[in-house]
Amino acid sequence: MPNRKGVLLSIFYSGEDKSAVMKFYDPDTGEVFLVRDNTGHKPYLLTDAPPDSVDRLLSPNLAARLFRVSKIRKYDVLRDRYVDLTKVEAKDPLAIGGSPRNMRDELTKRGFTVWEAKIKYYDCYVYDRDLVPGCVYEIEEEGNLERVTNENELPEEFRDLDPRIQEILSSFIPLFDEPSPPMRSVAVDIEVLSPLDRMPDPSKPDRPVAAVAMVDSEGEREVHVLSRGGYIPDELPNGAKLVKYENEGRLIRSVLDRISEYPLVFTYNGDNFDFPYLARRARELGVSDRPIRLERDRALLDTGMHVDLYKLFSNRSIQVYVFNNKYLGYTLDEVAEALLGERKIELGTRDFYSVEVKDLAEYCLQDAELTYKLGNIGSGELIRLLFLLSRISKMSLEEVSRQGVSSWIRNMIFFEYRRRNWLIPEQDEIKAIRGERTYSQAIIKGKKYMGAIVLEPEPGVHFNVAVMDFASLYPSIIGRWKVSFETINCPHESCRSNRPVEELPHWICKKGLGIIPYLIQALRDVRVRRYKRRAKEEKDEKMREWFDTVQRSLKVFLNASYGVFGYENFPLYSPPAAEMITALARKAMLLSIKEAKKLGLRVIYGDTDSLFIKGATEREIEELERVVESKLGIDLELDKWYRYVVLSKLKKNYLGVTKDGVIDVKGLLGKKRNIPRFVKKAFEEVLEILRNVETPEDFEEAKKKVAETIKSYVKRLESEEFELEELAFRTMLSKSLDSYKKTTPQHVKVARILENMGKRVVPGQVIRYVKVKGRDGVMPLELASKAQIDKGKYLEIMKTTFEQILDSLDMDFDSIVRERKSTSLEEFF
DNA sequence: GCGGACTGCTTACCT
DNA sequence: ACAGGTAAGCAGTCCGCG
Repeated sequence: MPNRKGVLLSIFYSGEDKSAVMKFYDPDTGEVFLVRDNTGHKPYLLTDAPPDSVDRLLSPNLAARLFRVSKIRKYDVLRDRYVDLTKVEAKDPLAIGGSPRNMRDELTKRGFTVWEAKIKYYDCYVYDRDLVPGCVYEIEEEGNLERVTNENELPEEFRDLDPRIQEILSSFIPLFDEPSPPMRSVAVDIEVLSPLDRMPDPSKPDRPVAAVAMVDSEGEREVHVLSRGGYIPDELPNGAKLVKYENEGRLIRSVLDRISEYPLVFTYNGDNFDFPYLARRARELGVSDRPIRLERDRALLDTGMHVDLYKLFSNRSIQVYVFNNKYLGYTLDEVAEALLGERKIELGTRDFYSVEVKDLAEYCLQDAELTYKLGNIGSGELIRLLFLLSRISKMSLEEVSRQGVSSWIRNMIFFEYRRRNWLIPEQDEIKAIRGERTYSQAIIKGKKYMGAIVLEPEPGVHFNVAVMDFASLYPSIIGRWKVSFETINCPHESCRSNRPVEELPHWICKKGLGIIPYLIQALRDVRVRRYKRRAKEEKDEKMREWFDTVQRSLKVFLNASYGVFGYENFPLYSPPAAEMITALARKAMLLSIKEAKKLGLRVIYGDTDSLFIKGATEREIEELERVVESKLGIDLELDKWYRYVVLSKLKKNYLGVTKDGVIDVKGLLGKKRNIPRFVKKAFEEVLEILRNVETPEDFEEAKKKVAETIKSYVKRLESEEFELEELAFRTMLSKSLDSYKKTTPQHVKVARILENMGKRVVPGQVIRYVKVKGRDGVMPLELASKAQIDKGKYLEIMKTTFEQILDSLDMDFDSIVRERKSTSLEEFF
């Protein structure tokens, strides 16, 4: 058999084989195949217990699971020296740290230090074999692997950089240049026959699976249904195929066979519902559950890759940086409405017994279709993104789609440590050796250290405003001052004087310790100098999209690179490093303000890394750029030029119109997604008027129009010319109902009413409610009528919303409304 | 018993 | 479960009030 080519999708430990197994996808044949480890790699931990004592130190059961004990030399960055340690290999991964009694705990209890024992075995395997998930490999018959890459030397443009950065870039650029392979995909959704009063429980699958819908990338749509007597057509009205079964076991088996044909399978909550239900139900009915592999909180497929979109869309980094915060809740309905503009059509009841088979099939298909569309959104952008996150983090696609950004960063760093034979430090050790105390006082109660500076805005309308900012300020600081857990409070006496922030006692290593500052700098350089450019200039559309995804995925890592140091559960947690980074940012900000003032420039606002400068010339801006660069060594650059900006007295609240008429709205109430659409629409009309203002003189006319608009909406409110839906507040329920213990916010009150009505209420769901007259003041949207609406309350809401901009325009909501009243009175008489 | 000043909780936003 | 800072609206508490 010739060598096989395959894209590495994931790695897992197989209990049957007692070894690591790699899952590959062959882009030529579309097949997924498994390759067993052929190197004899074993799970292990490192310890300072002497090699010859290990088997005596362990209980007999564990000693029997030892595979090998050997000596190993590692570089210890916390102490900046080489250390000789004992490598303890086990026959199975659970012996290391997963079993109730395990080697990690027993050695620790005997007073020894243990390293690298909390790393999952499949991650450990990836590091040691230098594998990059998401990349193409050639697999020899004997199971040897070779990465297929058009390995070029480092492009010219990076030859001027620090050699350490060049080294990192040489390994990263091939991962970014090569696009991800096309993949056939399918979306799956199931419905379970359950009565009205009970949600089906996947841990007790006692109700039959009534329908399974599948929608695939070839345009196939089919619903597999269980007959319950009565006529079932062969097709749904929309053309989807109906496959009928008399026997549920056969239905499930044939569905699982169909699923096995796809390398990529999307579900919405398939980890915790669809697949556990199918698998357990299959077993209960005495049929095989292959290819489903159930784990504690995920469901994998041996024959392909399962992406649970619920987990992916609940990921804050994905929500914020990939989808620009467009959706509020995490239910399929909410996400689909926000991203696709499509809402689910609900059945009249959740009592599926009373629903006709064909209607249930249609309902099920609808979910599968939405899931399919979400999985393939933006001509496959999500899939491209997963491949890139996987290649950057060295995490398998299945992991990357289920974990947060701190795990991605952790894995990226651990991989680099192993590659260089550096010891991965334990969190306790970092705290003990480099300190965990912080010395700055947070402004927000309960926070650990001080963050960014936000300048007091100068309220009013300002014409000709330049916005300057430090591009990726925190990553730049990490790179420029080399701040990381590795360099902060290093063991060298001679570095103690290197204290770039006088107010903090921490010092930074001068001897070039560490990897992370170089890694972050490398990712930043390559994003700015290569992929941002290519995302614009590349001729081929497909490649341009690819480079844009590269650029965006790098941004996700960069944006979180500082935050993880301040995150308690991050294994490389370092509050001193985090505090040093924000302190340097404040310093950079203050110095820039000082320099701007020296040049006679007027700073009217600024937040964290930006300065709003009024009435400057291009020459002055360039001068400021030059001065700041020379004094700080980081770049302050012109971001955009506003024709005018409306500032209120509130921080993080403003409105700006750029020279080419693009309007930016930040923080204003009218922009928040939870306010009623009615108010939002009024606000947007006002924005449209303001967008067309070019000169101070235009404002007179614009103000009149603004007043008219507001008046018309107030009138509509009073005469009840609105749909109830337009008055609904939409607030996300962020946790389960019973965990609201201290207070009962209004949306929780409404959610409890809904639950008592037998409706399903889950975290991540958006609760829609209106404000009504009477004791409780709120009511679920679907229960209220126009007569109950508290119009006074809505007028109040319009007032606070508009006053945020009216104040700065020297206008007053109350007088606009009064004006309206008097005219209507005149009309009346 | 009731309202005003206050604090704390929750959500949504900005960087 | 990346961080801290800002704002709004409401729930709950305390205090004064013959």
